[in-house]
Amino acid sequence: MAWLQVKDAATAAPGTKATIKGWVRTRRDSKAGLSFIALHDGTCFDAFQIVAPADLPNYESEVQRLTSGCAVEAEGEIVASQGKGQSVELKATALRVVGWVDDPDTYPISQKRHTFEYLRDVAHLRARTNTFGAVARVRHALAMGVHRFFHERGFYWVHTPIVTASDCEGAGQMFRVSTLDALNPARTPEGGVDFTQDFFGREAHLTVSGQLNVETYCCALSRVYTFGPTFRAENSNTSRHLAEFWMIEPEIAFANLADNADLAEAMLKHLFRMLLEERADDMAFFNDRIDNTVIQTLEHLVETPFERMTYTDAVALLQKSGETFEFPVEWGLDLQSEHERCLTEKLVKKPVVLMNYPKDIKAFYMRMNEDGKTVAAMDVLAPRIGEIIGGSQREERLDMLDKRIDEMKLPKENYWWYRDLRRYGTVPHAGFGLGFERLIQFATGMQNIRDVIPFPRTPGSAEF
RNA sequence: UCCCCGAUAGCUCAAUCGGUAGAGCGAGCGGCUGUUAACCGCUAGGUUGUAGGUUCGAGUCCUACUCGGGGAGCCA
Repeated sequence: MAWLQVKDAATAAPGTKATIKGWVRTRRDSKAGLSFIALHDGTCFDAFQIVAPADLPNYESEVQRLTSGCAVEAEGEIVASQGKGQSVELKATALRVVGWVDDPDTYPISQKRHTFEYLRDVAHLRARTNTFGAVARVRHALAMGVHRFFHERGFYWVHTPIVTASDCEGAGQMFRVSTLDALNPARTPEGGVDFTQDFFGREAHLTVSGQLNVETYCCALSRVYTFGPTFRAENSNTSRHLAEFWMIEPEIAFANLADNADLAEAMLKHLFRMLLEERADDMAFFNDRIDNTVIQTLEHLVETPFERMTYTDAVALLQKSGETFEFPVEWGLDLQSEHERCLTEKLVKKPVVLMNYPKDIKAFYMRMNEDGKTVAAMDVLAPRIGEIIGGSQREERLDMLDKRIDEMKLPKENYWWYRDLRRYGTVPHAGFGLGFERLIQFATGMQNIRDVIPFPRTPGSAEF
């Protein structure tokens, strides 16, 4: 007998003989001589109704003892449903219990609503809930969408290293990777830790960005991207930060900042259009139970051109908005969360691409503009979650790059291979970084980033 | 890391002026019903986050710590 997944069973023709396998969500008994079992197998949002008649040989001994979480295989025939809520159901001729819940009273995912905070403590079982099943499917759909988008446009996926020996971006705290004895490490004559004795012969860390590495492949394969785990040892305790997260970083050669912004906009539109189509079931749930504006927001984003604005214009717009802010708005200062939210949620009411920031608040590798005051940086700001994309055109002129490295007092020798790119066939290029979990947050309306990754790693928390 | 708030039954919460612990859901048992957030009845379930302190007496007041939430910083 054919094994039908729930997503296919839901549209199967009455009369089809099938086996359905999954986990029990609920069981309801009827004295009319049957039990209704809602079975889910993760292949779609809805569970599938199994009707188990009382004449099954194990009806009293097993069927009536089924509880949430039990794994079962039901064999029978797809029939038109007599009840409301589903068009077809499986009338079981046999039902086998594959795995019992040994003590229903202790099963953490009981048949009631749970808070997300509670479910984080049972992350090994939370994927069985409506919400986390939906998040997992959306996460997958977006990941596949990213690869499809780039593949169709001739980009190559480059696997940049997880372990790195250079603190290239200077982007915050890094996790050290070491095999030295932490209690009694090898020492230099001066008493410091002797990293030449360490595994890599030097101090090594987990990557905070694949950008500098991927630039090398960009300057050979023209269009590339990274998509992998990224690590920040920042002591960030917010609903938007993880110590381990996934980042997407495209890099395009023979391209400037405008090309970069076009790419970012095209990518986001592609992803959300695809998501609304492919995961309509899960998106309907998010819109219904999590945030009743998500679908409208995504549709609007897909249809509307992003606003483009220079940093200078944004500062002016905020200053004359009449809004009162806790932090000052002044040219040369970085925009605060409240300013970004005001721009996207009140003044413009859609994603905004801010471009050309003052050089002093941006990284060394960003290309200096003609004015000598700003660099070709861009941030894509989204309503509610703020910065979703950060990127720039890279400084391709060696003399300008060196000047910036010196100004920021960075150790030039560490960037020898990055500088080589500017010596051997340099070319204008640009790229950006997209936080994958923030993308999922935006797409689903989920408030806390810890609920859009299977096993979140945050300060003081690495269970599971 | 900083500011604010919170922690009581398996889960979500209540408990008046400091006076000795309560509900809903879940679970177990029974009833009813082509049910679908099912419904009705009964039962079990507690070292009130941890460690101190004040008091005749602390879930309640004080201190420290741990964990969680909201906001901020850092950023994606």
